Order: sequence, then C-alpha cells, then structure tokens
Amino acid sequence: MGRRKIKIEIVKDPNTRQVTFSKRRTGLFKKANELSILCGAEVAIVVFSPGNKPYSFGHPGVDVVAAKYLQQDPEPSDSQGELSSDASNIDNLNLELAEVLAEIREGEKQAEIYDEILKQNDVTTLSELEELRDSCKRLQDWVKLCLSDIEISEYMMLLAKEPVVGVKATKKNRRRN
Amino acid sequence: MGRRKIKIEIVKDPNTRQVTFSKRRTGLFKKANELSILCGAEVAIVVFSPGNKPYSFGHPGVDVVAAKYLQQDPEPSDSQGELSSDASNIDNLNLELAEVLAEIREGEKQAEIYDEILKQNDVTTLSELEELRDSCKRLQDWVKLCLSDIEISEYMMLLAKEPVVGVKATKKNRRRN
DNA sequence: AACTATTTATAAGA
DNA sequence: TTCTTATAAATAGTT
Repeated sequence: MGRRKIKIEIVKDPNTRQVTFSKRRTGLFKKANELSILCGAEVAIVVFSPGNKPYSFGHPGVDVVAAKYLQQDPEPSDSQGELSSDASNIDNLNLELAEVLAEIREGEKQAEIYDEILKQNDVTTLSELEELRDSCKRLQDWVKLCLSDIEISEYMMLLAKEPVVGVKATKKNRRRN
Repeated sequence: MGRRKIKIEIVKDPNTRQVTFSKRRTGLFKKANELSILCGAEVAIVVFSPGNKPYSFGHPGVDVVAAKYLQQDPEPSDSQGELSSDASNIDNLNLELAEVLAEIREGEKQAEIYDEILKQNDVTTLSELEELRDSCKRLQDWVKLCLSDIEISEYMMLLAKEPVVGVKATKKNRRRN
C-alpha cells in the first residue's frame, strides 16, 4: 500500500522501522476500533514497539477482554505464533497473570451484581444510563484514536495539571498567539 | 473500502454483521502479523465475535505479551480506559455515577481540545467532530437531568474532591481491600 | 466463496 | 518531522 510494494520482512533501517511501526500501529488500532463498532465485538490489542514501549487498545477495556479470554478454555484454538522457548520463567509469569485476571473477573461479577441493584431502583433510566456510558466510551475511544499521534501520555499530564486551558502545547504548533 | 462507503456504526443485519466480522477479523490479524514481522514488534490480539466466540493472534504468543504488559507499570500510557466496576451499595452507586459524569466531562474536554487542533488543520473532518462534541454535550446535560433526582449534592461533593481528571483512579485497586 | 468497484492504508517523496 | 501522493491492499456489495 504505498509507492512500492514491500516484502514482509524485517525493515532493516531502524529509522524507517520506527516510522513504519508508528503508521501501522495507528492503522491497526483504527481497524480494531472499526471492528468493535461495526460488529459489536470486544477487542483487545497490546503491542510493544521496536523500542519496547507498550501500546494498547481495548474495547471495552484491555483487561476486561483479557480476563474474559483467559477465563475460557485455557487451550484456545487458533492462536498464531507461540514460540515455546524457555518456559520456566514464563510459566510463573503466566500464573501470576492468571491470578490478577481472576481478580479482575471478580470485579466484573460485582459489576453485574451492581447492575442488578440498580435495576431494582430505577428500571427506566438504567438502560439509558448504560447506553450513555457506552456512547461516552465510544466517543472517548474515537477521540483517543484521533489523538494517537499526539503523544497521549504527555497530553494526559497536561490535562491533569491544567484544567483544559493548557492545551496549546500539542503537536501542531498552533501559532496564532 | 468496498463498493460503497459505509458509516462506522453497528451493522444491523446479523448475517451481514457476521460476514463483516469474519472479513475484518482476518484483515486485522493479517495487519498484526505484518506489523510484528516488519518491525520485530510483539503483538497480542483477542477478539470476541458477535456470537461471543474468542479469536486470538499473538506473536510470540498472546499470554507472553499479555504477561509482559501487565508486568509493567499498571498505569500504561495510552490504554483505552474502562470504568470502575466495584459497587454493592448506594454509596458505591454514587461513586460510579460520579465517575461516569467525570468521564463524560473528560470526553468533552478532549473533544474540545481536539476541535481546537482540528480547526487549524483539517477542515474535512471538522463537522464530524463537532457533531461528536455536540452529542457529548447533550449526553452530559441529559445525565445531569437524570441524576437530579438521585442526590446531586453528593456528586458535586465527590466531584469537588476528585479533580475530574483522575477519573480512572479507582480502577486499579478493586477488590483485595 | 469468488469477484470487482471503490475506499482506505501506506511507502516514498517533498 | 509533518504533509502529500502514487500505489498497494482491504473490503462492501454482488453473483
């Protein structure tokens, strides 16, 4: 998809590789977002860049989907790749991971209980509220996607410090003032 | 990318939706595979179909990447958030609603900020974004209305204590006491 | 499951 | 680095 066709193999030049990674990660997340909306599917993606920086996308949330996944048959069918190298350390890691995710799943159960309680209080507004929450989430997902090339972390810090006012320090040098 | 352009919204016809899911899931995994090869990146994807079937892709493996992800700082940079889901009484109910409200306000902030940025650059998508911002505002208003009969003062106090920005603060310490 | 007409992603280039 | 553009790739509707 570009000026030339490329072979799918490691991009040798580190600089080009980084650029390729950024572009394609953005594309991947965008596709994931579309899939989740179009089909109402739950999606979670975790990526580590060449420089080993973590990026993630998830709807309704990475850990939610991950927990649900591990919750099922621990022997899923069509997983790709999976190099089984030195497993001793990895095994421990996975054990720990499973425990954490189990906890998360507990949280989900409680959420269901909570929903039950809410239902007894006010049936009318519940669905609307859920709808609203979902809409808001979608909006946020979308905005985040749009902002993905703006160094989200920096941006969040900005927000945390300055209530909306300190916007200017983003990527496009908004000259003007 | 097809005979016609489609809006990114839930595909109503279940049959079509399933077809779309299959095609796009395949595409997504293909992209993920290329990313991992081209850039030597580690990637993990988990997807649940409309029919709730799990699919996964991972290089070098879903659980390997997931474990590595969870191992890091439990506050990763650009993860798409999730709402707290820890509640069993009215107090927690109020907390949860406060968070929803806060998230909405957050989303609105982000929309405005992005709007600012967009106005200086891309006119094409501007109307789209304004549409989103408006809907977000409407959502916010609506929530306020709905909440008015549920002890608004409590929210205000809660919101006043929590600077709105630290919305997801509660997510991490769920359970475990 | 194939087939295209089109839209979308993106590799190079500026 | 950010923006543009020629081209490859994905896919929506069809058969």
